[in-house]
Amino acid sequence: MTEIPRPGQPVRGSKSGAPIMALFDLLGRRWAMGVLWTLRENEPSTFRELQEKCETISPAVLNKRIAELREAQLLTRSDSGYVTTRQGKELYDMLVPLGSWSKSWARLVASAEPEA
Amino acid sequence: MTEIPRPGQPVRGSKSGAPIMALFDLLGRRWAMGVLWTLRENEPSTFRELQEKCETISPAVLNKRIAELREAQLLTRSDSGYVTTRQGKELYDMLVPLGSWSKSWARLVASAEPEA
DNA sequence: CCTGATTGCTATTATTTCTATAGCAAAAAG
DNA sequence: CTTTTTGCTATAGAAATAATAGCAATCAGG
Repeated sequence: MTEIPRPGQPVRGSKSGAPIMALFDLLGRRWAMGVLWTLRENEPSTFRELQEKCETISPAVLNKRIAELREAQLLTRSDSGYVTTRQGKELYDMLVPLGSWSKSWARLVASAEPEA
Repeated sequence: MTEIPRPGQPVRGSKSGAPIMALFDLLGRRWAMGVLWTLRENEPSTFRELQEKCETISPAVLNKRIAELREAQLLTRSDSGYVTTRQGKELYDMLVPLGSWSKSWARLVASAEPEA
C-alpha cells in the first residue's frame, strides 16, 4: 500500500533505478519536501501539530507522505511524536541552502514578471 | 495556462507564500527536478532529445514542466535547444550533493528493507 | 469509573494531475 | 516538391490529491 521508489528498481527518470532519480521520485510528490522541512523545524511533532504547521495539507496526504518518508527512513515515530532520522536530518541539511537561495529567486521572479 | 507557484502568493505549505515553500511547490511536481537535472547534464537539448533522456516522460508533461521552469526562469530556449539559465545552474549545483548522498541512501534502503 | 477532549488517522467524493499514445503543423533536409 | 524531424497538442483513462466528515483509541480530569 505504501510504495516508495526503490533505488535499483525502475523509477521515474530511470529504468535502472538511479539513486538520484529514485530520490527525485520520492521527493517529487506533493508535500514531500515540505513535510520533511516542516518536521525538522518543529520536531517532535504530533500528527495534528505537523498538519497545522503545514497549513493546508489534508490528513490523507500527510498520512501517506509520512508513511513514505518513514519507509525511506527519513523520519520515524518516537514517544513524543514524529521526528526526523539521521538521514532525514542529513537530507534536510542539504535542502537548507535552497532556503536562502529561494529568497533571491523570489526577488527575481517578482521583479521580472509583474504579469498576472 | 501555465501557473507557477509565486513567492508572495499563497502556495502549498504557506498561505503567505514563503519562498522555500513556493520553490518546493514548483519542484514538487512530477519530473520537475528530473527535467532540470537531465537538461543540465545534456544541454543544449531539443525537446525530443530531452524527452529521450528522461526515458519515460510523456510529451504533455515535459511540455508543461518546461513551461513552468521557463517561467520560473530556470531554463530557457536558445537557438541550439533548451538550456538552463544562470539560476537553473545555481539550483542544479545545489542539487548535486543530493546525487552523491542518494547513493548511500540507496544502500541503506536496500539493505534495511529486503521486503517486497 | 465516567465524561469530555485530543489524537491519529480512515472514508468518501470531487478535482486535478499524470500517463500513454496518436498525430498534426511547421521547419529542415534532400 | 517529398520526406524527415521537431515541437508540440489532443484525447482518454488511470492515478494522485484536495476537502471534509467522522470514528476508534487514548488521555485528563473529576
